Amino acid sequence: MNSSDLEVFESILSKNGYRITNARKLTYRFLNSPHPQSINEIIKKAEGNVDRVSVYRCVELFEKLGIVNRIYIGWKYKLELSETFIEHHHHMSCLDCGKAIDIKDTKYIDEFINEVSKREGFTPKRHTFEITGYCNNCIIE
Amino acid sequence: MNSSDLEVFESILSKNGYRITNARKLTYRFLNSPHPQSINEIIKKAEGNVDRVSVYRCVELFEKLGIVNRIYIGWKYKLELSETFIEHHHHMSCLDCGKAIDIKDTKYIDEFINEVSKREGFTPKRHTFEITGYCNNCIIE
DNA sequence: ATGTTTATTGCAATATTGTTGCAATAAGTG
DNA sequence: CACTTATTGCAACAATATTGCAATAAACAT
Repeated sequence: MNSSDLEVFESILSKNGYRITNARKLTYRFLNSPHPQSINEIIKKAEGNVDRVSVYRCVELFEKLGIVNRIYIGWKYKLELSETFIEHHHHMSCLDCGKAIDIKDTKYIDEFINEVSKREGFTPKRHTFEITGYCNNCIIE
Repeated sequence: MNSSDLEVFESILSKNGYRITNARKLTYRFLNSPHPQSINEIIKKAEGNVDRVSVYRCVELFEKLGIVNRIYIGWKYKLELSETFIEHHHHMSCLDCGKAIDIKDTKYIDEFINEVSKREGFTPKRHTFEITGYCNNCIIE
């Protein structure tokens, strides 16, 4: 019997000594989307149920616990559940329509990170890799 | 006879129909550093000579013209002159001391971008690739 | 050099985004 | 069920970014 993602989420909180609260459960739920979410999208969904400040605090905690990743698309960051919940991947984002195409083939990137880190005695923790440009619908020949 | 970087900078402005102004020249000068600069570092250097708002407007224009790139280190962005002025590279940034190690070997990344873009019919314009972690001085065994 | 045109600047005001302190509340524990 | 204390929501604040507009100065023609 597989434990659901929600159970995994709650167990991460518990194991680290944090309480399972309504604000945290809702913030997790609003983050749980096929597309990366901006903090304001989360705040909007939370309106009336979770305060702005609490959303910020939840997201901060989730980052610390490795539950969400911050990804930069263009100028702004968006939030996405981490590899614990969804397959590790990157994005190609269209500067025109905003569509984000997932890049699931991350082998090369991961190998390159290991190689270059070893060379410099660096211990990698996180990485960002985002391509921006134009998707096949939006490109002007 | 090689034209200097400043001349290249000014010709980019001219060619695109923008005027060569004091605010733009100074903002360019303050950006011209071996390390990525935060917008507030630029604004601080500009104090008394270029208004905050103008710095924002110059940076916005420079991004549009491909003169500067925005790179994300941890949570905040910094600004760095583009490949037109300095060699294309990426960074490994230490989460503890903030040191940024340049990654000049970008062949793999560039090839990967071309390959995956072709596969999806995507036309890449920009990309970000940043590793964060701990440098050899700051890592705790 | 000088005048003309109009992009650009600086200022003030405003909007957006993120943070802090603290009393009230509710999650976890026995 | 009661106790302890992490967590929340509110209000205030701080930091970051944007807009409108009159004053200024860059580019161009004369």
